[in-house]
Amino acid sequence: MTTTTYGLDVYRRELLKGSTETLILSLLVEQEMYGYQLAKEMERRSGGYFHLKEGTLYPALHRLERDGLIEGHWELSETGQSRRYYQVSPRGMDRLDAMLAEWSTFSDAVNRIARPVSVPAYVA
Amino acid sequence: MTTTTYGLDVYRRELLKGSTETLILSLLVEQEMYGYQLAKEMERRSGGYFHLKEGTLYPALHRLERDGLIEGHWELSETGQSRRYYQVSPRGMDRLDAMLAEWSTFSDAVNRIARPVSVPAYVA
DNA sequence: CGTAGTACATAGTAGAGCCAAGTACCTTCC
DNA sequence: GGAAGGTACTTGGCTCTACTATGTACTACG
Repeated sequence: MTTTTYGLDVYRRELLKGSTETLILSLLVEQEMYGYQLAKEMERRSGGYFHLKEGTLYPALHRLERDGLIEGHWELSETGQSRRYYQVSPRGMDRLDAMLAEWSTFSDAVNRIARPVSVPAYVA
Repeated sequence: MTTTTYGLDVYRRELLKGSTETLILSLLVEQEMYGYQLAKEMERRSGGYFHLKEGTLYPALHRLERDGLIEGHWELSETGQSRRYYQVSPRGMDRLDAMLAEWSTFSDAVNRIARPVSVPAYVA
């Protein structure tokens, strides 16, 4: 039915573009993780806001590994499931720093233009 | 040459996806403007950070008008140049509100995960 | 009259997120 | 023991958006 919603879902999707890799790197810096775990963790941390789909998550991990920003290795869980664990490479660290700086600048620039009437919005 | 830069330009481009329309609507809410003027204003306000290319700007305006979020009309400047002025429609207003709310949520969610060591980043 | 600035348009490309479907393993429940 | 559902990863094809590049057209400057 979508009364006013119309394209907001598309909007969110587009917003996510470019941030996914930053988010993944950020989580992997804290601890080595495998894909599925990473998705769950991201969902948990964002209060359910981010729900990475497989078609987004795994290709992103492949890209990051292809570019040498993360390194993966297979491990077999006790249950017998194969999992590919990833960790951030030194190069990935540098890249993450750059991306976070860029995110900061970008975010500030957006707020400078599209300043909502509202306040900081982050409530502890 | 690009030592570490590698894909940061792509990163910025992807970040911009989804925000362009919000930025455009935000500026048009303040005052009626034509495309070229809008691009200049956005560049000025962002301290040169945002530099909308024609291939981004005009298609975006066309989309917004097609979707009924903005309304345009031609005017002839004293110099004899045709300019298409745009203003935000009521529907566009609603949409902008929704987009700003979404941006806020998104921005918070990103910061909650990819929180740099740094501070709020927005200095008055 | 060529160059630069203003002002708009659009065809084509690249890249990212997503849908959908598939593989494969495990546990739980009837 | 077979169905269902959760875990875990893969991939082909689609859509959408930003950008490149090019073109049009008018004005102003030298």
